[in-house]
Amino acid sequence: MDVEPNAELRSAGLRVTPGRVAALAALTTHPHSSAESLNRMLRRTLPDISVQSVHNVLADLTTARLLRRIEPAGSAALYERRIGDNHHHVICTGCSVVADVDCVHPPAPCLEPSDTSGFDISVAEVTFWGLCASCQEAQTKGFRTDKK
Amino acid sequence: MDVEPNAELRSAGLRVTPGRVAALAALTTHPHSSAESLNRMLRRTLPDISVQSVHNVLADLTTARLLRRIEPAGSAALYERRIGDNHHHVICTGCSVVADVDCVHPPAPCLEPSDTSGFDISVAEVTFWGLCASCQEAQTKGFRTDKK
DNA sequence: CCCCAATTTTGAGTCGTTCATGATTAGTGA
DNA sequence: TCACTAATCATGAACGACTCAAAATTGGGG
Repeated sequence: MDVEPNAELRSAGLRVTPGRVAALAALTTHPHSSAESLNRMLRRTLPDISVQSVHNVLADLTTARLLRRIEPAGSAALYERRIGDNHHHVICTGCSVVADVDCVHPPAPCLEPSDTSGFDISVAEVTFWGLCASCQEAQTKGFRTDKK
Repeated sequence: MDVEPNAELRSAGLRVTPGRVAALAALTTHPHSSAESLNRMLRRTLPDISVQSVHNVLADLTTARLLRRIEPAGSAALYERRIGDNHHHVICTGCSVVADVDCVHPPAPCLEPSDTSGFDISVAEVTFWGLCASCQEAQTKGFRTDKK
C-alpha cells in the first residue's frame, strides 16, 4: 500500500485535492470508516467539506481502485485502503467493529464452490459475524455493548 | 422446509393472516425476492396490501425464523424460505439474479478463518459474484444485460 | 500565469426502510 | 356462536444513506 497520498493520486491520474489527500490519510489511520464518520474526521482540517463531497471523493477513489468499498448487511458502506488482496472481514454482532481476516486456507477454497449453477465466478466475498474480544468480556460481566 | 404455510405459522406462534400466507407462498415459488417485488406479487391476490405491510410481514417472519434475509451489496434486501442450513449465494454481476450455493467442501472451511483477531465467530457469510449462464451467452453475442 | 476540464459545493431528490397511529382481525375462552 | 383483546394491518410521515444536477471553484498542463 502506498502511504504517500499525493503520488498515489497522481499515478492514478487523479488530481491532488485536499479532500482526497485527507480521505486517504484518514483511512490509513482509521480503516473501515463510513462516509459519515470520514466526514467528521475531515471536518477537523477541512471545516467546509460536505457529506456529498465526501461521497464524491470516496466514489472517485473507489473507481480508481485506490479504495475498496464494503457494504455489510445492516450498516452504511465502509471504505478501506487495503486493496488488491481480496481479504475478508469479521464484524462484531455487538458493537459493529470490523477487523480484517486473511483469506482462509490458501488456495482460497471459498473461491471454488461445488456447484456454481452455471455462473462464471469472479469474486468470493466472505464476511464473518461474531463477538469481538471486548464484547465477549463485557458479556461475561453482564454489560451490554450494542447500540440499541 | 415446511410447505404448508398455515401450520408453519401456527407452530411459530404467529397468527395466520392472508398476507403472511401469501408471502410464504410467493417465496416458495420465487425465492430471493425483494420486499417491493413481493408487494407486486401479493397485490394480485391482495390488492390493498401496502409496501409497509409487506415489510411488516417479512420482518415478523424473519424474526420468527421462518425466513432468512440477505442484503447483497448494492441492492435491496432479499428474502428466502430456505433456512437453517446457512447456505451461500451467487449473484450475477450482469443481471443481479441470485442462486443458492451449498456450503463449500464440508465441513465448512469458511467457518474457520486462520486468524480471528480474538472474535468468537458464529456465522460465516459467503457471497460469490460472477456472470450467470445467460449473461455469459449474451456477452459473447455482444448484447448487454445489465440494468443501466 | 492562463485557462479549462476536473473537482467541489450546494441543494434537491430518490430509494429502501422504519416509525407511529388508529383501524381491523384472528383466535381464545365463555 | 359470540365477544373480546392482543396481534396485525393500513396509512401516513419520517429517516438514513446515497445519488443527481447545476453552478462555482480550482489543479496543473501549456
